[in-house]
Amino acid sequence: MTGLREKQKANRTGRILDAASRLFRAQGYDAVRIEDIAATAEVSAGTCYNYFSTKGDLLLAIVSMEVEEVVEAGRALVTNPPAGTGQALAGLIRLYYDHSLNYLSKEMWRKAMAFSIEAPGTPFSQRYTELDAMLSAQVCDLIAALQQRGHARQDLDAGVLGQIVFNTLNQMFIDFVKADAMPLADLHRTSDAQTTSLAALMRG
Amino acid sequence: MTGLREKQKANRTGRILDAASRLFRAQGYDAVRIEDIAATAEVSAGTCYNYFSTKGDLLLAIVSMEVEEVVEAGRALVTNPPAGTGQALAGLIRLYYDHSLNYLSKEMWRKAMAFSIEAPGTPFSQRYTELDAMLSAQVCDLIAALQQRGHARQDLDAGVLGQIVFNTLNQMFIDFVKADAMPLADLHRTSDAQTTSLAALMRG
DNA sequence: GAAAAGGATTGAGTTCGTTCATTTTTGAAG
DNA sequence: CTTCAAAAATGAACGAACTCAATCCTTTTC
Repeated sequence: MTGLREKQKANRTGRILDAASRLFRAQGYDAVRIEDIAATAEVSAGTCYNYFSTKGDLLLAIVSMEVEEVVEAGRALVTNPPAGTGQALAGLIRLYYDHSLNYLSKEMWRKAMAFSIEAPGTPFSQRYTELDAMLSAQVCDLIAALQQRGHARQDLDAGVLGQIVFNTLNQMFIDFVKADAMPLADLHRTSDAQTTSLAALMRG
Repeated sequence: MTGLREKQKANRTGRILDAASRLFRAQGYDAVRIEDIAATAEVSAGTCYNYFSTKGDLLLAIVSMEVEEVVEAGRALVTNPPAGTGQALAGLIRLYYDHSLNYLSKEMWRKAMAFSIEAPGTPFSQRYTELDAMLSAQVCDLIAALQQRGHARQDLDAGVLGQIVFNTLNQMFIDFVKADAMPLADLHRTSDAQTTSLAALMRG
């Protein structure tokens, strides 16, 4: 019977994630010390490092959970896309963007993206990169679906196009989180402009 | 007569930049302490903070100088582009990529990009963002030049297309510096594939 | 059930980026 | 030349992320 240790481990992981998530949101990533997280989770600082390799990786674990939700939500939209190239793409992108600030602040996004570039080898950095690839693949799938329905040129490579669209929306999102004062509406506006251009290109 | 103070300031700035640049390259960003830089530059640690707001900003100052060179080199190519859409674009991109590892290690690029996302408000972070915009504008200019020469469809918006191309090459560069083992040749290969696709799209 | 073995927790200690009160240097005024 | 004000340099002190040797719990073995 090897259950107690496992259960405690899962329980502690959950408590640490929960504590960090709430504290980061409430006080900001930089303002929160590992000791604060440890105290809230009722463990010691050292224990946090048994579960997460660095403070940044702990943040990426939280962000990854959020991105997982977005991937899940996107699946539905891709399997049953609204008609029209512009509509469909804009809808998927809006889904991504609108989820982004539900549980995470701009500061958290900045730190998370920064950390995933700076330390690409940590466990949750790799996970985050994977999830990004899934989002990119999702855009590709949507474009392929649009092609099948005759809403987009058939002769274009959906894989290449999808990556292009994803890169663009990703870069706009980076610009968005870099500008603390920029409201979500502005992101929508610039995104819609680019999306309609791309959609026009895709229709040929 | 207010010359000595200015001269010493410029001299110190140069010594700090030079020391940091050499040490970062030789030992890696993380391995170098501010005190090491200060000692090499023959100033105190505190003085480094009179000239650069943080260690990361000091790195971005160095990286920015490198990017400035690339912008300069790109100007020549854009004003006199080689014939053919694919050739021209590929040439400019190759110029960017090949300069990248001359004076900077992958680790330095990772840290620099991470810092510019994480702390977008510091002086050299803003400078770096500006320079990125210049590179993006350069790609736009090249595309516009190609359109004028009849090598690209006239009905496409060069500004939008340029940003798309820049986002794509930028993202590929991020993937490149994130993978320490990836050789420059691989970056060229993936880049060429995407570029030819995009060039085909641009020709219509 | 006792006890040995292995794993996990702990918190004091180390390191390094950053700050700031103090001291030193520079430029201008008398 | 002396004095004064302002600017810059200094390095000791601080704070927080991270490490690690010692300790404490589980699990397994007999």
